[in-house]
Amino acid sequence: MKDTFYVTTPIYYVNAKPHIGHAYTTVVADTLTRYKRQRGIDSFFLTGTDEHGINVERAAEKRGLPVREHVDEIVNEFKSAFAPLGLEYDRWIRTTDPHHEAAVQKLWGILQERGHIYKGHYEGWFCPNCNEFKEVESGEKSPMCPTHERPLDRVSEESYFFKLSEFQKPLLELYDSRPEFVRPESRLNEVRSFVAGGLKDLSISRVSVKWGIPVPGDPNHTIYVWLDALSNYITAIGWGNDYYTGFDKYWPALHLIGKDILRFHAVYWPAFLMAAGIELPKKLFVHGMLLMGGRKMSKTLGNVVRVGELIPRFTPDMVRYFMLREVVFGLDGYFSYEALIDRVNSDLADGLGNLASRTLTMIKNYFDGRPPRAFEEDEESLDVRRRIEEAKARFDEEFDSLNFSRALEAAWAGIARVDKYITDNQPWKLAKDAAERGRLERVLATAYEGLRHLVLLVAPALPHSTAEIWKQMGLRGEPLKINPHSAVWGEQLDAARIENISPAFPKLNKEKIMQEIENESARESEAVAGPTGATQAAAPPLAETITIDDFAKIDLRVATVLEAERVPKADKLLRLVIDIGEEKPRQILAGIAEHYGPEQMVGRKIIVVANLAPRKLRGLESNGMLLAASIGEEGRPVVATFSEEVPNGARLK
RNA sequence: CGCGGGGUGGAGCAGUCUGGUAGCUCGUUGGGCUCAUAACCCAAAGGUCGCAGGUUCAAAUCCUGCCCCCGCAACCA
Repeated sequence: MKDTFYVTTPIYYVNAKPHIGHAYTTVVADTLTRYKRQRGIDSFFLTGTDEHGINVERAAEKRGLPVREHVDEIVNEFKSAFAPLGLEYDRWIRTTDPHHEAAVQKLWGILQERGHIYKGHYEGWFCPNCNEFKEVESGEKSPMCPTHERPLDRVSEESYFFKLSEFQKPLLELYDSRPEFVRPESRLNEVRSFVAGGLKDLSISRVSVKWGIPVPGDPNHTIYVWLDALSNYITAIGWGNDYYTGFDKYWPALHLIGKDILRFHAVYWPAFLMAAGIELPKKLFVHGMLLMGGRKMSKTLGNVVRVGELIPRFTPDMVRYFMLREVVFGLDGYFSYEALIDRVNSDLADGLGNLASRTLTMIKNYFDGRPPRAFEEDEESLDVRRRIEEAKARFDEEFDSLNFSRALEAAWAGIARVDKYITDNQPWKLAKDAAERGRLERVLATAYEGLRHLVLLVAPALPHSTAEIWKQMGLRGEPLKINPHSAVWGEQLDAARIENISPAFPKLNKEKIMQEIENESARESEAVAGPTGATQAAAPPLAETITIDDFAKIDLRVATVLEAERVPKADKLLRLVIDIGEEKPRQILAGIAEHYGPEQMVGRKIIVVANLAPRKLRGLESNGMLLAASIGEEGRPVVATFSEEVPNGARLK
């Protein structure tokens, strides 16, 4: 067992702008690193950006910028978004870094030498618009691109493959022999059942992608982005290159990852490493997602919260504390401004901040700012001391298992104990009686000492404000450089006079802030919405030009809905029986059930593609297609109809 | 029977593996205190632990069946 510590965050894909989800993992990694360092453990904290791939190439093209310039810009955005949170990573790896690229090629060479790579053909459904292979249901005969709603092409492309199938057994053995490898346990089970279900060889090169690392000896191919990206964890500390250092010292790593990238890290990555004969990571810890308003943050939903929105209003430590305390690490967490403000006010302002404030004020007033140190313990002060020691022990225990919320709970139990001690002993009364001087000294010395130990304890989570409180306490040095467990209760201190006391955590005005946020978002949505108030969705690109003959092939008819009902076990499907001017009514299916109830459809005039080949859906036959507009990225349907009377069966042209 | 997560005082959650007086935070009510950032301390009210059976001396916890909610998948001719 090495006595060093190495933690990584995922490297962030430069196609998205940084939001608090990105910041979340990085805050956790940062806090962990500070915690380990405070306890004297040589630690390394890696984060960075994943910059290759077709999507990046295309985004740059769209902006009319050279790819290099485009990614440089976004990397800077990430860095400056993280900077205010005080995230002190040791290295920011970029997959476009030449040392990384060379090392990945070296890794490829090793895999090839050891016989884990072969050349074959990758067959798949390809969308020429996306310029991308799409995952398609196996039974599907003529699949459509979900984004472009156009037929996909069956394309076969030359590709290198990694013999992943050979690693099914070793991987299952890994999960069995090292159940700690993936945490929490539910994630391990997920991975295990995935692998047990069988592994296919993995295509690890593309010819259609230019922006990537060339395959050694075959520059038409570029290396699959995940092989490229995952390797960052070792190349960034000098594996396969002489530029960086630390591999021998720090590897293996603790990888912090989100549940969305579990498979890559728990299956592909260990398989690559085993194949190359490199030691496996120490552990993968899978955390949940930060949800906004109960939903995953996404641009389409407009519920993305960016770090930049938080920082002017909240201090970095407030945001850090919220992320660590409110979210049970490993489960999904909910972000809301209200919860953030409540947390900050009750725990930081009223809790830690107020304890510091009341203790220091009394020392300033009753002892001329010189913290009393000579005290004889009585039963009560001894109990305080014991509780603080208990809090310290529990804090470490929980922290080592990455239960940050529980660790902080333990520290806050210590704060509550000191608060109670102060109230019970009423030092403000003792101060009025000269005969009680000794007792007063003991009470404030105990409170001060408790505060000192607690500040040391929570410093990794609250690096800025604990340093501030430390200074106000008249103490020298930095709390992060002092191991809480080597701090001795009642030891000699070189403390200066307490002079300037100011709240480390100003209390937040909830009503005011909520109002401001509301105003801001109202202004924003006004800016987005057009003059009519309707959202101006960019119209999708026009389809290929066709001739009138092409159009004539499509037989559009007017029809009336006679019956309508939901299709069981299908969220979107409505079964309609329609009168299309034929002898017998016909049955069609329409994917509109999320927005139209059956009762809304009965009796309605609709337009139908009448000569479409019948198709079975969910066991029912559909003999035509209802026409509807498709609104927005979600494709919300609006059924087409007439405003004048039209007989059933009339043809549209 | 597609996969998974969940249903515990007003809100948010822990406890469920390893049965044994139902716990935490916030909120509410009453009281104390006035050193402190209208803060802190004490007390109280409030729960048939989704429903119904079963096992057991004993079930939030174990077993069986059912209901409801949330993701994902499927469904969009």
